[in-house]
Amino acid sequence: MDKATTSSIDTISQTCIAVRLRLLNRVVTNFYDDALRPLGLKVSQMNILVAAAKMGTARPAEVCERLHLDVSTLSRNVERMKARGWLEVLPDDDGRAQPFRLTAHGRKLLEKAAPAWKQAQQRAKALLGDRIVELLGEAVGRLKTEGRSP
Amino acid sequence: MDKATTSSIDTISQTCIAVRLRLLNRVVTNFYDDALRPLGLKVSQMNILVAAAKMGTARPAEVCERLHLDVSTLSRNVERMKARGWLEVLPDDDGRAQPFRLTAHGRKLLEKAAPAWKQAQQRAKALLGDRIVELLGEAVGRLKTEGRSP
DNA sequence: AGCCGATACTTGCATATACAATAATTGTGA
DNA sequence: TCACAATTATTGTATATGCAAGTATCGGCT
Repeated sequence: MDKATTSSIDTISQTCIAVRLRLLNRVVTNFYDDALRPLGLKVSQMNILVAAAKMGTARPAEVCERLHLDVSTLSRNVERMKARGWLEVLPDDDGRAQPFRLTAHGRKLLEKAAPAWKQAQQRAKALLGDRIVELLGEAVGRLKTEGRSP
Repeated sequence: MDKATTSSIDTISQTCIAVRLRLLNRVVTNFYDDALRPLGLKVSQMNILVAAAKMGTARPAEVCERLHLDVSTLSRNVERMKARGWLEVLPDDDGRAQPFRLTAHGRKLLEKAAPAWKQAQQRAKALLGDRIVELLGEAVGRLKTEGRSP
């Protein structure tokens, strides 16, 4: 048997960060989606609603920078949530811009979602542990100023 | 202003594990996908190829249990990779089963992918830090025996 | 004014992902 | 053996996600 070849696959299998992170992402995303399902809300959408709530007037490019989301991804997410009446587009002097904000309906939804969120958050914390949550926060913080030098 | 309402949104915004985990998952997935792009391979696919390589004969349900993937997701991923000649389905006595394995072509691809993987892995490690990678591994380990008590 | 590069989104396309429903097969108990 | 539950995978539908290409607008420069 080819020892070198086998070991490169073994190495990936045993140490790949993407495998671990993506696996846990699937599991944890399901925690939140399960909890939020009765509200007709997905965690991906809740994330955007929360960002909009915090920003007041949200500009797509700015939201994407915060969440490290592709603008095209956000564009379609916003589209769906506009259709549901959770977000509304605001007028703007700049004809290119499509700033949006949470509607009253959207805010109500977020408030109603808080208990479900809490439940999922507890499950996630129990699985991951407090320390890892802290460290994830630090990594996100590290990201904010990275790769934006040109 | 309604203090209690605002603070529930603030709490989510500042502490939500899903936000952090999903954000980092997007960023890290892009590290790997960028590195693997010249090979026409995505990290999601590489994960499955590696699992298949390790298992020899891979049964879909078993792969899904390992990776915490929905069977329908795997089904279509395998379909694409069969079409590319990276995987092949094996005959089986049980008419329901569709066990598959890596083809020689698939194995070659994995070997060629190793340097790209290593590069992405280093970027990921630099962003996340060694400790977090360890802890992610522990969380995955914890998962294996969880939530399977019928 | 008029051209042109930069900016801000949107659209086309492919893949990833999951839930619900379906299909095919197996095993089991009467 | 036959009916029925259980197992294993696929198909229908919806959302998420990103890259490339397209559209519209803005701002400067001549």
